[in-house]
Amino acid sequence: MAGHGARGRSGGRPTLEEVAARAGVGRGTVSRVINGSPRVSEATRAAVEAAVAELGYVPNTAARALAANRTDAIALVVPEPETRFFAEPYFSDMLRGVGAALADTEMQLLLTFASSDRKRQRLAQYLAAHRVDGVLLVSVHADDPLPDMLAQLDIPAVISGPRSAEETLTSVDSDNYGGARQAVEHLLARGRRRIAHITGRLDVYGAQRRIDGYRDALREAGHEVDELLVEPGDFTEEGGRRAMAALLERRPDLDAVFAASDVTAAGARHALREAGRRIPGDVALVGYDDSAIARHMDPQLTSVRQPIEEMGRSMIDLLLAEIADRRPAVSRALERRHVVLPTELVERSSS
Amino acid sequence: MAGHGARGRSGGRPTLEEVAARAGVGRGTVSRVINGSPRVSEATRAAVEAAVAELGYVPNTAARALAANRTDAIALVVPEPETRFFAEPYFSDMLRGVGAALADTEMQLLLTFASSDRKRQRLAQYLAAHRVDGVLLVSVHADDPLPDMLAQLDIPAVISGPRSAEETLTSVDSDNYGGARQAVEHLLARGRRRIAHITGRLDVYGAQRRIDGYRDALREAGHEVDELLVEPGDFTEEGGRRAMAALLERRPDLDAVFAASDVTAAGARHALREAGRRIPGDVALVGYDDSAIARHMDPQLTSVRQPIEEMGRSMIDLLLAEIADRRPAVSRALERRHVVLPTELVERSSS
DNA sequence: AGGTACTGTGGGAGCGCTCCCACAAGTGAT
DNA sequence: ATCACTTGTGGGAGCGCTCCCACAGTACCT
Repeated sequence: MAGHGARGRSGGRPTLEEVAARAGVGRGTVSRVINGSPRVSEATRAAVEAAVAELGYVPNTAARALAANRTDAIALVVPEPETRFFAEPYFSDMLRGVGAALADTEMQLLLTFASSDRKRQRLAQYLAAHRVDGVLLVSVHADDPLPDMLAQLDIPAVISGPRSAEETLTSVDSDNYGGARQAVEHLLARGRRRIAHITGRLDVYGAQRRIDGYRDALREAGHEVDELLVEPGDFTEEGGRRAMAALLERRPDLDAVFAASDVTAAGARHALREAGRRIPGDVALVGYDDSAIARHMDPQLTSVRQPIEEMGRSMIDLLLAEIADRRPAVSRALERRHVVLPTELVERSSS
Repeated sequence: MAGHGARGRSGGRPTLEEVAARAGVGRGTVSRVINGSPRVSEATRAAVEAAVAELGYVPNTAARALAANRTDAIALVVPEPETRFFAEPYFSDMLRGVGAALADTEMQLLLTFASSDRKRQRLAQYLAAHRVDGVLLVSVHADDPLPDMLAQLDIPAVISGPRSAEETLTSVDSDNYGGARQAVEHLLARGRRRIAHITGRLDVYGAQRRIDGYRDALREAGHEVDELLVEPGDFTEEGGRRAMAALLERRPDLDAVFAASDVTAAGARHALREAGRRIPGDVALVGYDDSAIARHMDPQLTSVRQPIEEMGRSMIDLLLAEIADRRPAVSRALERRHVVLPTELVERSSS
């Protein structure tokens, strides 16, 4: 019956105004204290902080967002189907790094998938509505319009894998080229000579860089690159299986495989088993990502570790910096940054 | 030098007011159209919609949140360390279901970890700030204060695994009891008699229900329950390994193991291997979750499938319903709902 | 005719904050 | 004493929306 009055008059959460009254100061001063402005005397600050504590005041985010035109939220945009997002540990690790870096901040993380067209549509709306202060783009394909859209809307963004060598967005990446070289050099050092490569999706720049690393490592060791030993995959298990089967058909005498991802390697392993090849006896296998799969595989998989968690952290750092020092677009192009983090080969029993 | 005027005067995004002017109607009418109110004539609606399209109008979320006191966002709260969140496919699947259900909505998803005390603190702030309209709680332990906090703040919430049989929050769960029974009955049907159980964390209600199912299945089949065959685990691989070692020590003659999770089963597998037991020859193994691990294990793991994705969907449905029909707290206790979804045994070669 | 009800509409008030101008008070140079 | 800053502070205006009251118009009773 009661029915409670209209829109939570008093009795609801305390407002800035109430804190101000309690502390015996003006609204502006409380706002300054809340936002850590230096232009407040010690005594006043203490008084306000006491009032805040007593009242259990928490600023209203919506009001702040409206008045200040910022949201204190960033979005992690994944242009892949959710399925892949979770299937590949890459994303989880990334998310972990992002989460860790964000924990020191007031920023909230929005997780957004842009897989279907409808979702993309809605994403565009969110971005247009400036519902977030910045965007983290993960695993974007070369032809994706998303980055340009962000640029147009003038929303700070950081991309995890640059789309090309001329990436215009701030980017963070691991050393795909170097990682691939490490893998191939390792196989060469183990005495393997006919080393195949199952690539990642060819429209992913990182996959291209891994191919480059693979080729250069072979060449610099004085070997010719046999293009029949290179088979395109797509980072999936099924793709790895298919590619491996194709390779075995073409080059039955191959003695090693460098797969562009652990998941791909898992697929390759199946195909190798079916073909009766032993690992690493007949064929050595090296993956990429050093994910949980690598440790669970039988035999355990040698793999190239990317510091993905660190990449997540880096992305946040860069994004927050971009958000912090928004300035005329003109001068910004000059300070684009591209961070590349080193990889590491984790040797296990598959090679 | 330009400097652009003050706070994005005009030239920025169009506002409600501008749409109204363009359509030749009042602000209220535009608002009604935007929010799908039925009290608008067809002609007016069309005019407004045209204006919206022409101007590319997108409502300002912050303003709406401030005025209407809602956020159109919900939080998925995970009181586990991020590590576990990603290690266990349970969460990924859940998140997928949640994402899918949310895709039909205007709601945004916030992913929040409440692992450390500091994060909990911040989470409490968010909730207090009513930054979300509702909360999804995943895998909460029996003694967690979070649910009560939510109740106190009067924030709609749905919990994934009820904390006890008397759960007060709306909950969604899979049939842990039934799933465990399926597993044990399957092992019995396969002729196994000394069936061990590695439990989950004992402070998780679902783990208790699985133990109940295990016991009842044995009893109803006319077997006594040998408590030495029950060893507590904690859903982790390491826990599974330890538990398995303990079981082998106590009951070297056991011929089957029902593990409370696939990850646990993976640990058990290692311990069994080390002890020289063959799977399923010497010991049959059944897991729980039917995660990717189950398919990748060698031998492939028989496992109880929970419709986790569906659970995610259900949670969203229930939560949205709760958010939609907010009403005096008194009358609400009566309509709490507890959804339980069926499990399914997926037979593979480990049993 | 006058009442009563409903439909569609305009626009004031107000959500809780930030921004910024105004101004008091203090400090030092002239 | 005057001017010119600097420092700390109060409070008006306004962010873009929703809510709701007021009211014109129409329809259907008495």
